[in-house]
Amino acid sequence: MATGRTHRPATRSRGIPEATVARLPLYLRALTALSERSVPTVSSEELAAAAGVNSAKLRKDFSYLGSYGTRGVGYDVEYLVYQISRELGLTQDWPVVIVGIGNLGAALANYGGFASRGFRVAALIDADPAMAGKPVAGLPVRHTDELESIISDNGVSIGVIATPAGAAQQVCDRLVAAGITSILNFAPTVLSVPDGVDVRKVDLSIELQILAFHEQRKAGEETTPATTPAVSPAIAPKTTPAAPSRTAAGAGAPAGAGSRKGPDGDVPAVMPA
Amino acid sequence: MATGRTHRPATRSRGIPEATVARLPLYLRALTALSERSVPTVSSEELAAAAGVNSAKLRKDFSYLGSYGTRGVGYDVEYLVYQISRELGLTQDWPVVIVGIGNLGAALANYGGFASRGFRVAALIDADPAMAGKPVAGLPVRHTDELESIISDNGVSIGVIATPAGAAQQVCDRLVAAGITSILNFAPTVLSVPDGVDVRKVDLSIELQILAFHEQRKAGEETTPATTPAVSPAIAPKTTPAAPSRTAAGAGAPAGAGSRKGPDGDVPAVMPA
DNA sequence: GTTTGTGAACAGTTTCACAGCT
DNA sequence: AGCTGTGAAACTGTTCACAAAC
Repeated sequence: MATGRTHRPATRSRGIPEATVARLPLYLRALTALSERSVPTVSSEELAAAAGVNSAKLRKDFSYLGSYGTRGVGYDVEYLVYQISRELGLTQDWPVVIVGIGNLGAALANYGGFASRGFRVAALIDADPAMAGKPVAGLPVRHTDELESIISDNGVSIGVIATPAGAAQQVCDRLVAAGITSILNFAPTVLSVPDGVDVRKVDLSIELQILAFHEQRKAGEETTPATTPAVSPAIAPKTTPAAPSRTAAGAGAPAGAGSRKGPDGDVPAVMPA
Repeated sequence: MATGRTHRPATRSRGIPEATVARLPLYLRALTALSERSVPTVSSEELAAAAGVNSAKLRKDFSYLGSYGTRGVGYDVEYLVYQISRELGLTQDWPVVIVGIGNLGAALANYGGFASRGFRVAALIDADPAMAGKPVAGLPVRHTDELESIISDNGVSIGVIATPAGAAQQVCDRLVAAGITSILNFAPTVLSVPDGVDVRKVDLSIELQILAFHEQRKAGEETTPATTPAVSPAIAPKTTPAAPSRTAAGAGAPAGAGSRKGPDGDVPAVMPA
């Protein structure tokens, strides 16, 4: 790993917080909708409601971009749309390649939101020779062999990975070697990339698991505040796994050390018993 | 409306930070892979590398769950898999409905990661009568009319919205009315839901826009630190900022008066340097 | 020796509340 | 009057570094 600049490039000057950057697209979408309805101006309150955030946060976010509002009036919609678009780099066109044209890749290729704002699908790439040439979303699928040439010929810097997990890192390496510096990863894997390459991931099962966590908690608290009667004991851990001798020790030592053990003594198996 | 209690319901029990919850699925995935290779124990260092985080963070995350490691040794893989699964609520089965069986919905239905861990697709629902009965991923598509009965009959509490943006809020309202309390939204819209309902969103174009932002910045800094016009580092809104009098949308936008960036009128066109 | 678990320092983010402009 | 822009406070999340446990 290049030890050089570890963290953010020291672009002190226009340091827009990451959290703010992540919300700009949201504001932009809300503003675009207003623009289409020919609404001339919005207050932070209205726009915040449309974007689903609170107005103080929105104002602070905008304050990082500059002073684009008018006190007593609000923000000029068209002007803000332009400023945010520019800030996000959407005033230029970004060619994008999608690698892995299975169900998901095809769905992404057909997704309208792609072309609409600043992005253009430059090519669809798949490793299956049988797919080569087949049209998907109006574009012929290209074979992986052409990956490098497609990227350099079109000056592509953003790649979308929609391959199975097993192929993702390999594809990623090739994309990076070919010059890609931003990757959107739909495969359920952790990608490792060199410094200077950005990766964002979209992961269905992670999202579901987060929802399940909160869902479980809801179910647990609405009835009994006590320990959840919990589920099928069928899944309990097998016979004392290779658990390092966690045996006797515990039971006898009452909170003496002050370190908290697991959850309020519910632990199945492996527990001192 | 319904502005009752805004903030979190006082989560009486143990408060696992949201950021930690979001990483648990990542750890779980890495641990599952180790488990399949019959690795008995891992150190925080190794596991952190596999999950793509730093080891201090991982240890702190685990410390919220309890003291499940052994100093000098590491963590027992099987045991941790079980503990995290339980914490996430994956020791029970969550039936899920997918609404909107277009390209994306079908891709999600076919996604293997769904069934694998704690989730089961209970039904696929679409508003198009022509779709009704057609099998997708081995399940017959049901018509929207049946939405309420499907949910209550199967005790579904998690719903996935993969409809066009225009239909999303309406579908959301019906899901919530039918008893759904967790929603994963793939439609590019802000959903409003009553208190107590969790929404997570997955949005392709937002992710791409965030990548574009960083990409643009990279392009700007790699050669000259001042590629961009006369970018004033800090906010220097000397001249009148966004002009209020901007009645006519479109061409007649003289105002602007570069508060900081320069030329431009405004207009949603592609015209940067 | 190794590695966990955690207080304490630090960094980033959100919210508050109000001064200042229109 | 209304609304933005922003310091300061409050909160959340991350990293450090080391004592305690094996």
